[in-house]
Amino acid sequence: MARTQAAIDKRRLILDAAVRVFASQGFHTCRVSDIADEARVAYGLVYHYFKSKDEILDTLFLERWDILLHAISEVDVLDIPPREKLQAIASFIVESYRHDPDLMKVIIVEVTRAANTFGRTHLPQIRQAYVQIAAIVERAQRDRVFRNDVTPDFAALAFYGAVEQVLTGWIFSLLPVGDREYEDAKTLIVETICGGLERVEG
Amino acid sequence: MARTQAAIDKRRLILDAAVRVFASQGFHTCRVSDIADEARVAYGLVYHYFKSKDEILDTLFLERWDILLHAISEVDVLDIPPREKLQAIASFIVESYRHDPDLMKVIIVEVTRAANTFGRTHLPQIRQAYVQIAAIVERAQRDRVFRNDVTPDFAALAFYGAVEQVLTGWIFSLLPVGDREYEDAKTLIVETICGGLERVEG
DNA sequence: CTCGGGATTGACTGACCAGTCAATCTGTCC
DNA sequence: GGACAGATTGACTGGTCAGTCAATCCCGAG
Repeated sequence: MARTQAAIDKRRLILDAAVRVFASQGFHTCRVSDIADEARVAYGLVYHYFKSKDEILDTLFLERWDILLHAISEVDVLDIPPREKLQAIASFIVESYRHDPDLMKVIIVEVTRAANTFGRTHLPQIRQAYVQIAAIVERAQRDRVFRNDVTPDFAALAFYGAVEQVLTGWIFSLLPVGDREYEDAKTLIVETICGGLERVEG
Repeated sequence: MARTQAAIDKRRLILDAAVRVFASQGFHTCRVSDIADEARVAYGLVYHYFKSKDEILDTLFLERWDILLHAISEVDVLDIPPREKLQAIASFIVESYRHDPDLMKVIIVEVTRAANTFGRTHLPQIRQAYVQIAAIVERAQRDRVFRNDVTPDFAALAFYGAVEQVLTGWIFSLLPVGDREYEDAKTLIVETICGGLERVEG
């Protein structure tokens, strides 16, 4: 068991090193030897734990996306207003970024937004998130809390698109970063999408 | 002059072929010889007109993005309500996609959303679009038409993010495509961002 | 007609790097 | 203590392609 544990740790070591390398150099630009070096491990060991370079990124993405999908599911069954559900989802994603910006950068830049390469491979997983968000919107429409002239699919895309664009803004320094900004963002994203930018008279 | 004209045409021929190849295979996946074949031109001729493979994509992006920036500028000086300005911008982008989906796919997938590779190179250009949209929002806030608790930068990102996500939805068949859908999208994006998803009582 | 220069050709090269593999090490179990 | 299995090593290979270049073509000017 101690042996197996050591193996799991090495595997994790490589995954963590890969996150750092992918985040700083990009998946396509880096070499597998960069990952091995970063993990302080021999080149060949990477191939002992992973079938290919791709499999490393796949693993990182699937691990994390699974957690996201579970989080959305849990939010969905809570008995709170739809706006608060969306707020909880936005908060979860923002917290994920605060907790591990490199990992979120890799997932967004190399998978979610890389629709032509890894994004295509994982389209079903990514779509699943949209579907779950759309379900929340649909329920809100049935309960007459949300207007029903915007289709749920469309609303889900707009909501997720706004969240992802804000993270991208942080990742590439288009937007100021900091604890205050993270907290504000959680509210502002939902305010924008649910409440709208226009002032309401009265 | 006839000679020069022919050269311009060949250059255009190669650019157009590149759009088709990039759109169907992706920039990184395709070979320069694929572009030459698609253009029915010898391999070496591509390097007669372009310094590198990168320069082809750069040219395609800059050509088109320049048109977008000009379009936003023109909308900005019109004397119409802010919602209509945003609507005009959304319409312009949607029309660009309707007119040449392959080109817009390439620009979005390979540049705008490829923040780690070409997106980084063209960050200033991309940012310029956000800045111009943010200026529209800022003016709307000063005129007390938009609420002022959402920063203009943030609003611009959310708006652009929603538009881009919808295009991405079309590109990867996450959203139904068609003339009707394009027309609806122009309104719905703006409705969502300006009006908000929530029903307004009264 | 012929000469000059841009247009066009495609074979070739040099670099790069993912993935392989045979050798070596190390902890564990009997 | 020895022998087995998994862990670890890093040199090497095979394939891929971006970019080069010397040769050829062809048009227009004089």
